[in-house]
Amino acid sequence: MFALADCNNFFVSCERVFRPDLEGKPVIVLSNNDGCAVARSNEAKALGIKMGEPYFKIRPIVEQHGVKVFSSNYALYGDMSRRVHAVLRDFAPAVEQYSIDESFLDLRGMMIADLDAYAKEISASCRHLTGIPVSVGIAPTKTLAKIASKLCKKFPRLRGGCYMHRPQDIEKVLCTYPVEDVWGIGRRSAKKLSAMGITTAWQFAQLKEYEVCKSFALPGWRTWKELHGEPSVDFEDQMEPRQSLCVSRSFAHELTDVRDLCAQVATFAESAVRKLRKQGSLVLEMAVFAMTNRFHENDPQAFSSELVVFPDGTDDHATLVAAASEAVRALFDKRFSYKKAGVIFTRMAQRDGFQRALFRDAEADDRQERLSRALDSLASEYGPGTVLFGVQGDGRVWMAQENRSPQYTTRWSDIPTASVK
DNA sequence: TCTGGGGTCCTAGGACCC
DNA sequence: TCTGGGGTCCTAGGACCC
Repeated sequence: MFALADCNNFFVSCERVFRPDLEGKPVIVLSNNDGCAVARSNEAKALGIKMGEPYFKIRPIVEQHGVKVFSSNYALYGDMSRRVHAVLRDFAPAVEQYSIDESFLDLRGMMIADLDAYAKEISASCRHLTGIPVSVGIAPTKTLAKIASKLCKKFPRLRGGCYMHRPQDIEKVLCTYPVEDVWGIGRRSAKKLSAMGITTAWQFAQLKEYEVCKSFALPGWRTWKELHGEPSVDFEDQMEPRQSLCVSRSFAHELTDVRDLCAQVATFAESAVRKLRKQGSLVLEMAVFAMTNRFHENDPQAFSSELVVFPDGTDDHATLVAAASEAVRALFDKRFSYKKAGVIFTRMAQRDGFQRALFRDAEADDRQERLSRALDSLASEYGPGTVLFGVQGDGRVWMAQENRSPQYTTRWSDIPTASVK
């Protein structure tokens, strides 16, 4: 059996832990730059606010019903996520953190007499120890566990825990479960299925195995088997190092000065290097991109990018910050106004065991490494942006964040921001 | 010009996830 | 006026190898 623990309306719940007065009231959390709604309390959902809806479109509802609005506070959400995960680790020998608000628990080999009670106990512990409400579904496969956890949200009398295993129960649930809500069935497949007259998970499960293979290939076949109770998605409890890494942001205002764009992108690169070094990797290839505002259809549009290669690999702050700002100078075109930019490390390798060039200047490398280590420790001790490269300007990223809550549980966030109205 | 039977690696694009 | 920011896996086709 597998369990899925899913935090309810996670970002909203994080805000409510420190604002208990907002319990029972409509609350939403916005994406970066206060762009669109990415988390909604049940009360906000009931008002018809949709996931991903732009803020300016829902503003009338917000004002009419006094919806409490928060800018996103990822430092807070990341920290609360760690706390929930720490609680979950006490309930199973192996836990896979699947996303910021979801974890799978591997219950195979555990002797638990009453799994339904166990699910409810996990949920109650998370609530008690972190303040976050969590829905826990237990089922024979990960895909079914996700469905079971959804039932907890729909039926409060389940008290946050649901064990779904008897075939007749699974059939009953799948018969009313929309196929597009099944984990692994995305928009495209749902559309294809709908054209075939298939709208429920149960109808999908009734397809012939060869038909599923033919029309939906390997991923579809796995989902089909999972719905039949046959585990087909691996349990991945040990974190592999990332294969790619991206730091990008939209800006509060469009940028037209190359120095401004350089400063922002240099700060993205600096943040990316800290992430890279934390996982012990080197970059072999970096893409730097900048783009115009795609919603301003009448303005001239551009998506420019520059690829920089490091055949010998690097994890050096100065090298990458300099390369990123040079790339910006190369791609910048004064005819355009840039709304969004970022750096992507598109090829990476583990530092340990990486074969470096034979004739490199080892002494210079060593000096650079000591500088990078000093920058790492300054950032972790005093916060990112304490010490900057000149090209970074004041080291702040220009974002609109009118309603960010305090950093209740951490000292700082990953990228310092300059709030712009 | 035609001719066999294997392989690997890389890339772009699609589909999916949160 | 105002529209987020990350990731992974799979597949097909091309280029190349013997």
